[in-house]
Amino acid sequence: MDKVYNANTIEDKWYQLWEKAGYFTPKIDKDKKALPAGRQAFSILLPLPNANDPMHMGHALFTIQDIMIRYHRMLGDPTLWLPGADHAGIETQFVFEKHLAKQGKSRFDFDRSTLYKLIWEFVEKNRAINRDQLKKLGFSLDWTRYHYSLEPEIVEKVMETFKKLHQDGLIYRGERIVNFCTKCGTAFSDLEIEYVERKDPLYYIKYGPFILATTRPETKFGDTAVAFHPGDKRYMKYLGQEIEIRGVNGPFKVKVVADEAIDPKFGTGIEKVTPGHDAMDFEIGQRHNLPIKKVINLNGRLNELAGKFAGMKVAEGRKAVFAAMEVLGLIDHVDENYLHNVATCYRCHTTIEPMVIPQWFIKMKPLAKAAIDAVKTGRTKIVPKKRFEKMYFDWLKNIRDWNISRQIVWGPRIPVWYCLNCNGEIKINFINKQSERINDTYRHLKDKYTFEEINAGLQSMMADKEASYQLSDGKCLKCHGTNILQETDTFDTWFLSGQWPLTTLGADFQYFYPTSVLDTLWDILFFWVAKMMILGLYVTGEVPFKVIHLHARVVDKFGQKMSKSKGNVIDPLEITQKYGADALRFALVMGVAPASDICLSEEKIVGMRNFTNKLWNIGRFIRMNMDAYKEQNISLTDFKNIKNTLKTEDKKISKYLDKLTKDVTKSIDNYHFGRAAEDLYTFIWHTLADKHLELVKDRLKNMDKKALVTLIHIYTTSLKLLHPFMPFITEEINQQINLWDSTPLIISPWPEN
RNA sequence: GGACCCGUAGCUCAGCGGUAGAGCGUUCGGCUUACAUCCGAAAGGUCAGAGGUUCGAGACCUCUCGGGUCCACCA
Repeated sequence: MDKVYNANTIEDKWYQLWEKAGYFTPKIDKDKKALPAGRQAFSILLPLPNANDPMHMGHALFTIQDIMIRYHRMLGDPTLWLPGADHAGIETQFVFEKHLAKQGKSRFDFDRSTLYKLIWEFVEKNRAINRDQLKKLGFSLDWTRYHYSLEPEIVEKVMETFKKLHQDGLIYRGERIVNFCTKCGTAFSDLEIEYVERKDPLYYIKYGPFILATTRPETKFGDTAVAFHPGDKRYMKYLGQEIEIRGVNGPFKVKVVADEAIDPKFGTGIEKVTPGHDAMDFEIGQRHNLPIKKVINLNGRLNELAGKFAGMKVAEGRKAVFAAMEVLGLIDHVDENYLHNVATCYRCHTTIEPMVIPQWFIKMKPLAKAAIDAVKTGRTKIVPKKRFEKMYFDWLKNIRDWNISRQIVWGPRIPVWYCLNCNGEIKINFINKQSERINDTYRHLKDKYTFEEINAGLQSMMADKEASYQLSDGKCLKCHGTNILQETDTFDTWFLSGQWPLTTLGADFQYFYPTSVLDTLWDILFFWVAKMMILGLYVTGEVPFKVIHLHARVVDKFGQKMSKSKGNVIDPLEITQKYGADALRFALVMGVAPASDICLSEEKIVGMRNFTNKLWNIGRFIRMNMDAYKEQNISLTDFKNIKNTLKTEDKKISKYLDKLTKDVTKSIDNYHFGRAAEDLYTFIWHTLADKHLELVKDRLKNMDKKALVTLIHIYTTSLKLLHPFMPFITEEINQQINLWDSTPLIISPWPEN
């Protein structure tokens, strides 16, 4: 054995060997006859990384899955770890737009299909890189089953689910208030917005007979009511009246309503209701049948309802309206230090504009029940239970309908068509010629239209007739006309990835579904895990996985989140090159309690690299002693034959090993990987190397065969136990020491316990 | 406004009701059939605080104080 362990060359060598030999591909025995008693197939779907994502520590944490996978493979279970990549709709388009911006361009410079093609090419470049990076870390993924969320077969299945949902009446196209980012030009689900605390002026304005507090005077043009709490006696006498309000564009009328949602202690206890531009107001509006007036366009500017303020952006509109009101004496006073939470786009941090736009929704309430029950009855277990089960239940219980339509290019378009014959002429309002967003679906209809125009057109169409969208391509189902137009919205990425367990298993679906474990960071419990549960149960009636194992994020040694701006990011590839993948893998796992933050520092990784060095040197020491026998042509017997005639210290270490085997097995079974790693570390370094090895040095010198055979047995067994954690170095050493068995560790049987 | 998690050695963290642990750091001493990426030893803790349950609590319960996270339509 070489004096120094060279991680880089050895790691690459072994990965290629394993992959070439096909060890990552499960041996499927359809009848499960070849399975050891009580065993079953074991499968994990890799949480699909974004295809355009360079590797970060989050990906390195896939180590946890590799540990489970390698462990089960050694147990003899047909084991599948399925890799893939996500097109990641808005994420990717956002990254690509930043890339465009560097070249002084924007998405508006391209028509839809060109833009799509450009993003496609952009992603393809990174997708291959991503795969190689995962290999560097030793992940034993079955690359023959790699999937990408935009593969035709996958998209097709996703569409089928949409169709099924539609047929079951669980899909609707609704004019509902949604979170709209005027910069990204798309709506977002409730999960995709971030609340930021901000200090803004709170204007106390004179409003007919009332004084009321608002942060948004510019939406005044969309007011259709004022509301107060039903228990509030101060305003009771106005209930039901139509009141004339003096405004900056002349007088207008609003209704007075009472609604539970109003907090009588806030401001003056009365609120102006703007159903078109505020989520709470929208709901008040629904309850009281208030008309919706839209005053802000999708480009974030006030429209013609704002009169002379039309064309202004929201922020300047606010100032201008305030100034005009002050002139008219409509301002009572202003609280300049009002602190509140403002919704922002999680991607670009632009303030979210609540808007009423037709969007596609899935009715979640009826679907959520099955997902709740599945966990309640234990068909799916959440680990750690204590911490995350409640979170899961709470979210599902209060679930709201899921907006699955995004106004972006990057992703499969929603498979519905509008018939222009049946629905009549589409009305086009020219709103903003400047920011023309060309849409290819409309190009065959003579002209180019803007994004706003299309939505305006669709909206008026929806208003004119009953929703008459269809799921058929080619011809109108009613009039058989071919003048049809596909929905321009694309699916929310999570609608596709939420079906990952349904779309990727192919011919082996029956064999591997439900999958065994889903391991992921808890931050996508709602985005992804819950969606898979819901859609998996809906389509198949069976849960998509038996266990949801949630781990925490990687933070730096001070417990701080890693971020570029803080400069505390540890790059897994750099580290791997420096210290080896095994060291990084072990550092990520060792001593970490379930679901607690993983503090990672270069010092810790160095410590684990030192452990690989220790491991290597024990090997060298043993090999050196073995070679002495080889020269004398004496074979070393099997440990089993001398087991009953051992000396005290050999018996002792042998006992310790049995305990270690039991403990490690139990810990892995219970998802206590940190514990297992710690036990292995302590045993190998302190028990085996520091104590036992020193103890038997004299005996080895005197060619005590039992001492050596015992040592070899203890060591090679430890290598097996350690293999799921540190696959490379254990495999290499095993090959150099274990001369009696040429089976690579990756498929060696797990030590009996 | 709801809920959750965490306060253990200088730092980062394990700890499974039964004599307080690891890594790094610190101090002292060591090139010994592998390893100085090492070996041997040592210092360092009222386990945040206060009550309670128990023969026994760092672990279980209640409250207080500190730190963090998630959810929620605060005009």
